[in-house]
Amino acid sequence: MRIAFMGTPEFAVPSLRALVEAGYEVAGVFTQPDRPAGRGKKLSACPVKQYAQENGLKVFQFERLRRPEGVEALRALEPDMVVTAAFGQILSQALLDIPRLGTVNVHASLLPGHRGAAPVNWCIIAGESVSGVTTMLTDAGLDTGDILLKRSTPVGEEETAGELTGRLAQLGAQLLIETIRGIEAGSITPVKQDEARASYEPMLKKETGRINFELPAREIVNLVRGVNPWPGAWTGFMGGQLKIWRARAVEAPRSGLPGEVLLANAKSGLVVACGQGALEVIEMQAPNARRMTARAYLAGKQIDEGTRLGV
RNA sequence: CGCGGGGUAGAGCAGUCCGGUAGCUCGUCGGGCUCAUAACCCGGAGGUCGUGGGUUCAAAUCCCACCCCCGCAA
Repeated sequence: MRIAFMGTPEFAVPSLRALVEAGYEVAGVFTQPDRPAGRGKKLSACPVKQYAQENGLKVFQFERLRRPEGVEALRALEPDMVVTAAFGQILSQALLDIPRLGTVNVHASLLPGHRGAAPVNWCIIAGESVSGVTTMLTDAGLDTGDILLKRSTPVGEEETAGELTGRLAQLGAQLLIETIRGIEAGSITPVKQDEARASYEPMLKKETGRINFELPAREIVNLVRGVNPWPGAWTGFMGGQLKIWRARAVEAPRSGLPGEVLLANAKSGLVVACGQGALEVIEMQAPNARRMTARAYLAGKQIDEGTRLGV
């Protein structure tokens, strides 16, 4: 079984590793091109590329794989199957036609819910208590292919998107191997997705993390969890962004306008009024600073009670 | 050469411009007070001021070099 693997971020690494360790022949690994990143904007390799290089796998990086050069490169590998996991590019029909056994995608949600590039984040933002992974036969649509296998997992009350993504990456890798074995054995019947129950959400933007204090505290907590570690939940503060990394919903000690600081001292912490209830900020990050607990911040700097955040 | 902030007690900060006794809040330890509390009062411990060099009677502070951390942007 010759497999061509396509993936880019951390989420895809366990799946690639599972293929290698299960003894499948990984003929080539496709990732997004290196991008300038970090301070000093050095070019840096994505996690999948790093893993591939450490394991002596052939790496391909096309700006647009669906262009003729990319299609030719894939065809030349003569893969029996293509496996994708958070690759970041949409595959054209020409690409999908190449592998004899089709293209299998590992998606971090229970399809048909949460199609799109950021399924884990939106699942948590929505406050759902169950998540999971799905393997599907990729078609020309966006996460619309027939479902092969699914596996669910409960979402922790305080679990962040980053944490859940890590768990789903492992779960996805297991499910991928099961799926391939099932395909080889002919024991899996692809099932069409129920379009009536499908949902799609966009990629996250910096702006997605902006906190609207008119919402109930509970929903804001879900946002804080759902955009951690990227882009992070934030609100306007002192001409910059106050990032909120960890928070919990509490009863408001008194009434106040949405975004109003109700309590702010090293003893009682930082509590902000919301549309419903109040938000206790546990861990935060002031403009230009490192992240720290709200109490630690307040031990050194003052925030006046009554200050309005996010205006 | 992408832009910028920072390294001072266990934590978070002030002090640096203008050199002269090491300071604040929190924590911690001991004592006191209270029916009680994240309360309050009193007292104590705890610091090679990132590293190396230079200037000076004297450097956290001025000069030079280096190390490390972080924000923006991607």
